[in-house]
Amino acid sequence: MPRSTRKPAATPPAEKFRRSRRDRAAETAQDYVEAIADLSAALGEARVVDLARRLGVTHVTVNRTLARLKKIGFVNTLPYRAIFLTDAGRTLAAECKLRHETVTAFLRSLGVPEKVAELDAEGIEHHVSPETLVAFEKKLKRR
Amino acid sequence: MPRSTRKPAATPPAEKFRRSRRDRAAETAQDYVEAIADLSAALGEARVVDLARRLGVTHVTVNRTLARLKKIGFVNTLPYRAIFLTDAGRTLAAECKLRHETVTAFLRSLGVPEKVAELDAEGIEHHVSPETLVAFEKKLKRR
DNA sequence: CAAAAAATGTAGCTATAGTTACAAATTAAA
DNA sequence: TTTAATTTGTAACTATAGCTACATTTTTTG
Repeated sequence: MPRSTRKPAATPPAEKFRRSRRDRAAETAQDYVEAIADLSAALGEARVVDLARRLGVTHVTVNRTLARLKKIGFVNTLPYRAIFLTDAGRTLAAECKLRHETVTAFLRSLGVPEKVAELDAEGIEHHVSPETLVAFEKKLKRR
Repeated sequence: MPRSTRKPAATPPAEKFRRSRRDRAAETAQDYVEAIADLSAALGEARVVDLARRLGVTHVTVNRTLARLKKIGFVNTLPYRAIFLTDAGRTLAAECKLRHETVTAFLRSLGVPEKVAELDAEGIEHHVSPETLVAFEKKLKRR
């Protein structure tokens, strides 16, 4: 088809894709701080090996990601020492945990099997806006 | 804390993180085939510039991603020509479109504003398992 | 306390996805 | 039909996130 014959492209819904992509960078950070918070609560401290096991990656990947998180200001690390969250990291972890639990509970309330709800929530939670989260919460209360 | 004193790490929930990550590779593919299908329907053909506009990236990124999709067998391309979906690509696009619409409709049914539902769906849809999708559909019917 | 084991760190590779800058081809217009 | 505009392609860079292989440090154990 000759280009001149074509209708002009519709208004591009590019923004939503941009957001979706932008989110990706933050997802890893969220998974990490949440894991660090959990491990700290459960074991008293979070270590590279534990994180690696939990996240299903090698300790090398954990190491490099921690370097990034440190740069962004979410964690404090010292060579060969345990990993600690900064205040910002703790705040983020708490937010994530709450959201994660809400999403999981909501899915379960729809009849989604426990295990599947857990799996899906892990992916979904990162894309749930505050508005949608509130909608989930409302729905959960009204039962 | 000495390492020996620590409780052994709990059973690692690594699988869900692995899946969440694995999904990422497929997300882009899905966004692209969906966009190509839409543009083909609306304009008669999908072109690099249109895709770039729609997805909010440069034409260079589109180009490289198309090369990957071609290798995987979702699209056919010829230099300086429009982009076409293979049968596999069309099938994937149809699946994605259906799922996207279900997710969007479901969010709207919860009272999430149209615009937000659109935005959230774009991220969420990629993480909705068949089971959860069925749960969404059921909920939609029962109103 | 010395040796072995475990944990952590570093070097260097891959893949994906984004970018700008520039080149080549196609389409549209003068 | 030649020129200008648009589109497409390529080169070369960045960032994130995964990996294996190997080095170093710390911890445990004999």
